Amino acid sequence: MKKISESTVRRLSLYLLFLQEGGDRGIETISSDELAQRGGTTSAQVRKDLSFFGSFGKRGLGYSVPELLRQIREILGLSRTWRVALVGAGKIGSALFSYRDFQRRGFLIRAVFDTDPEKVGASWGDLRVLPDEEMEAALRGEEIDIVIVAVPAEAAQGVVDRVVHAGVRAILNFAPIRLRVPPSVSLRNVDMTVELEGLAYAIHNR
Amino acid sequence: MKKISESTVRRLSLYLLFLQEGGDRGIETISSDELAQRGGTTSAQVRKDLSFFGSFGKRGLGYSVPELLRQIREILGLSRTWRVALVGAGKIGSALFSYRDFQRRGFLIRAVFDTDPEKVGASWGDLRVLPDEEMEAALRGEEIDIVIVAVPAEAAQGVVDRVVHAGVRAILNFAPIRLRVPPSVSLRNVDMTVELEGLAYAIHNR
DNA sequence: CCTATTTTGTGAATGTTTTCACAAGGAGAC
DNA sequence: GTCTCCTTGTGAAAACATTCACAAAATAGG
Repeated sequence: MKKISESTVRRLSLYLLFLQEGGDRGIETISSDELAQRGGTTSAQVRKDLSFFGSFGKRGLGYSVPELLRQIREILGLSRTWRVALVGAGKIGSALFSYRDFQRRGFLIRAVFDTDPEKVGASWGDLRVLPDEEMEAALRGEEIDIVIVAVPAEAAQGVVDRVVHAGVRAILNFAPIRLRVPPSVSLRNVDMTVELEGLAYAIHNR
Repeated sequence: MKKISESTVRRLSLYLLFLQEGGDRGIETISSDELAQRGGTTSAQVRKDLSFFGSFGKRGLGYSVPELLRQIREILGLSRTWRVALVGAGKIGSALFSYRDFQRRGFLIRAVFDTDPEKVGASWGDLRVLPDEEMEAALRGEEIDIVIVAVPAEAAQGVVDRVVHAGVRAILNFAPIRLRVPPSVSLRNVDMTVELEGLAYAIHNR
């Protein structure tokens, strides 16, 4: 399969969002132009993005909402559920845990870890916060696909090394640090400080 | 001034992170290559990024850490502090409020708003959660530069319209929705679902 | 002072992503 | 069936971003 750019994948996620919304409101059909307007891009971009994976539209009509929903879900790998573990039961971890949209999209948090004895053992939903030492065993036992790292920056690389060693291939990192992972592991960073600084730059240079 | 790409600005933020770390450890000088390795990029990229703003290095030697720190802070507009307001006092809002790195980088949260009567009036640090209705007045009164939106998706566009109308020029959005803002307003999105879906795509297509 | 070594700054080359523009497919009216 | 609208799918062009490659500057060691 051809190499698909990260921007294209991001936009597919966005299209999915609008399609779901539209589907809920019973809209049957949508044009590349409508999708584009909602996503702040152009109709040509939408069509090009989709064209990497096939031709899902009907000329003169647009795209069938349920059909395109199904196709994009399939492309992104969302027709199955994904088993997620959360490392770090602090404020951010807790906010992520109760973030309903994860579940709605098929990302199920199956394990939570922390080092703090105060937190270990606490009930989170139908889970209990597990101690750090049980991480490797639980990652394998629960067949975790994706790990979310929500620990302080100093601890993040250590956690990631262990997680990678335990066979996990995808990591979402919230710690403000650039992690090293082998090329076989996918890593995404959510760095709120970088975003704020981008805004500061934008205001400052005007 | 020439148009600088978003990726360049993001990388500057990253360089800043490493420089701060290096500065704390008393390192005096750093080469583009060292900076590149830590940031997962190339030395040419580092030099090109910096060259948009001036020439800060010494040939044969590299960059002075304190000097480059000062320069990048100046470029990004971080030599002043920024006044931030938080709309939405839920789980995410609360996690962001206690996120120490914001303050450390000069982003000071000066106001928090919510619609929920249970939350309004609560003490958050040295602030009180203000009711929604006081938002416009407080944004102006506190001279807020940047607003962080941490409300449910359905409420986000309404909040943003009011915030923009009150004169705020920069918004960081955590709601999983694409907001419409006039071109004079800078908007960044942090969408955790998009990141997770990107990871799902990566695992799925391997 | 001269040579060897290091590392910057930057045009030019290459690679990637977005936009353009239009032929071709499909639906509906009559 | 033919004509008129629409809107897709896609090569080609344009815009944008990264990498290459090397002259120029600075230092260190004799």
